[in-house]
Amino acid sequence: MNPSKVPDIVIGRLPLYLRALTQMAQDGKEITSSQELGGELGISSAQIRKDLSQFGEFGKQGTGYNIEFLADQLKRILHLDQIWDVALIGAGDLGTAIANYGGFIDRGFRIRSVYDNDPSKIGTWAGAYEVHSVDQLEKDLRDMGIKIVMLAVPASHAQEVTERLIAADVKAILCYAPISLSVPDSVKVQYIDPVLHLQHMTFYLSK
Amino acid sequence: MNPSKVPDIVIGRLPLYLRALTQMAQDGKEITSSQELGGELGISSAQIRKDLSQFGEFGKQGTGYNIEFLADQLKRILHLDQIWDVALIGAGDLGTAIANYGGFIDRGFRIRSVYDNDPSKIGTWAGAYEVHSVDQLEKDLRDMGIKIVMLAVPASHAQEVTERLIAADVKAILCYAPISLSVPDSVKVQYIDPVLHLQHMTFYLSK
DNA sequence: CCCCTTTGTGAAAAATGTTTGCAATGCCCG
DNA sequence: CGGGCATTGCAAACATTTTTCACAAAGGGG
Repeated sequence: MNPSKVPDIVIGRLPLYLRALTQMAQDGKEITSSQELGGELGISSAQIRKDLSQFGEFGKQGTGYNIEFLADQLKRILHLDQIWDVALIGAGDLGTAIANYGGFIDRGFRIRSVYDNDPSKIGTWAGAYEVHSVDQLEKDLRDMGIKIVMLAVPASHAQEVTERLIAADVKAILCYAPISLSVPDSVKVQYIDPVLHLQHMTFYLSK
Repeated sequence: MNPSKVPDIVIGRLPLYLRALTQMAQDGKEITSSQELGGELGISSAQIRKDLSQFGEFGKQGTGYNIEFLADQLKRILHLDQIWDVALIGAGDLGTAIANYGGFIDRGFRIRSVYDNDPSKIGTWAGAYEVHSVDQLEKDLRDMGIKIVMLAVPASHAQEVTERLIAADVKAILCYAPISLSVPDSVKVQYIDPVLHLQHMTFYLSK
């Protein structure tokens, strides 16, 4: 199926399905159904079937889906049949927490290198990673062929770093700073801003 | 305007507008237009006007929007015309990073109390907060009237803690664990899972 | 072979987003 | 003071996306 024809929102649900399937596999299950999977995630079974049908036929009528097989297919679709090297920019509290997070490698990502612009941090360690200067950032990233970056720098520096990332041919940025980055269409950006989520929920609260 | 009539997706954009407006205000600007705001965020001016029109009339024809006024109105709509007390459950690497994050208070949230179930952590400090035992969690949260919790515990414990939060009358949970929580409709949940975002982007990458 | 389950899918329905047009309004400048 | 210009708020029409529905086809168990 032509990737450009599949709605982005569908793509966004695939990792969710993969996460649930992985959990099921760890629990020792071998087979599931769209209904069970949907129940787990709060999504209708029809929508799951529809989403999957965009990419092929993965189930057996009357039986359901083989969990391992479907997970493998989703990994292939999402290009997770490989480990992606990722760079982390920013070794403050947040960057250090990210560096210490052990949940990346099992799900397809490996932190390859950590950077900061604070001279006093260069050479220190953020978890298992030595902190490097950003002086050679573009060259470093190019040499390592890194296409994905986690950006954990203050909002005031995020756009300027982003421009260097674009120059380094980075194609995907996960931005933790609470701002909107300006990038060309060829670069994908996703944002993580916990406050946005909190503010979304307070709308429904009263006090 | 009846809250139940406004699409949730619209509500989700309001914090984004508020964030951009706050940034503009900090830059010393006083006036903006739907066009400028949309350019900043990658959203059409018509959509911004339409979203805002769900709640009232906030702009001046020919002029645009007074940034401070519109920001105040958005805060009111989102119930951010007050500071919300929040509890943080989990004082591991992630919890500690959250505790050290200074970006909450300016945007309407104050961490009131931090909890962990590890006896060796009780009494230690996570940033400026003393770590408390979860023994009295329900009573503590009720006594403090806490309705919002940030959940930074391992996935394996998240559901069981969630059930205690529900019992404590918590109404909003920001879950950092990579699982889907099961909660009644009266409880709002939002998720933060960085890997989900990374996996979403790898779909568009090739290697 | 019959019954039960579940998939895959076309069609319908609902939700969301975009475009267009325009009256009303307010500012700026001559 | 008045005309020109910009922008909002709004409605209507339209387009697109997303979700839901319904059911034929297929698999498996007894």
